[in-house]
Amino acid sequence: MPELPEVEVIRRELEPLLEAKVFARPELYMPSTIQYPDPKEFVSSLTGRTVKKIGRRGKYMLIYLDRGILTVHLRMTGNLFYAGDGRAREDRFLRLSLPFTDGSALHFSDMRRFGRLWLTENDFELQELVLKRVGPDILNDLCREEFLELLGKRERSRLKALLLDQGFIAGMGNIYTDECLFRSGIDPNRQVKDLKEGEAEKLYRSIRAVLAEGIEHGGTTFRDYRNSRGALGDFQSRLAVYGRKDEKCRCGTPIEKIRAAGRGTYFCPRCQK
DNA sequence: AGCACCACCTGTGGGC
DNA sequence: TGCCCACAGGTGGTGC
Repeated sequence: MPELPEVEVIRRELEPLLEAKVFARPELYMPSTIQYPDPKEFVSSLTGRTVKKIGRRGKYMLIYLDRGILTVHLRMTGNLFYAGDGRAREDRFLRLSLPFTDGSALHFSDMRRFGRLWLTENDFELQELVLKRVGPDILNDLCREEFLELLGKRERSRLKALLLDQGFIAGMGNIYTDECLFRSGIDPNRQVKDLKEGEAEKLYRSIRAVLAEGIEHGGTTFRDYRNSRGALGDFQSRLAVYGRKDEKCRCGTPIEKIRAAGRGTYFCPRCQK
């Protein structure tokens, strides 16, 4: 479900709300949501720790504590809800509750049960157990030159697959990748080695622009995404190609849907070559 | 290297 | 109306 903009929207909402709060004892309704350590240790270790700040790497939300880091990945349908009064709304998909000592709480809901949390003790553990195969965050950790240099190492990759590869750059998902390739005028199945003069730069600018706009508009709610207050995103109304099969592109050509990199892929065959 | 396919889950929408 | 199948903002593993 959520890609970089949706995670960033939630991060921005939660940071001021959670700063300096102290975790009380977590409630695990579905213990397998905890990827590391084992659920029992997760509960005892998190209890009593204080939130310092909230970071993000790609789609991973990193809640830095006075000791260690609590990581959350929402995968397809995960949602984080903040409740000032601590009470979770009626929700059959509630997987865990993280109450704070002041009576407020953070709740994790996830229909498809793919979402995961980790509690690591330091930056080394975080890197080894969570972020080992995650590349640089495309918004915060990568300038144009670095992006072009990384591209040069992946000459034979097709653009759609490469942008979705979190080990290459972290944060792009299926919706924003299609939007970004449309803005760049690049066919999703083109290979890096066939990019023409200026296209790589255009791609970088498009990535930055589409992610920034996604954040500005509160993320994209195509189906399940909600922010930490339960509200919908707004960017879906501005999507140029994603989800618009057979609708007319602004050039008048019907948008096509194909399968690329194993994912439903929308593009304009006239604007994207 | 890079890619296609499957698995993990539950729900929804389209075709018949 | 109801059944069945394909598909869904992600990722990790396998095998070619």
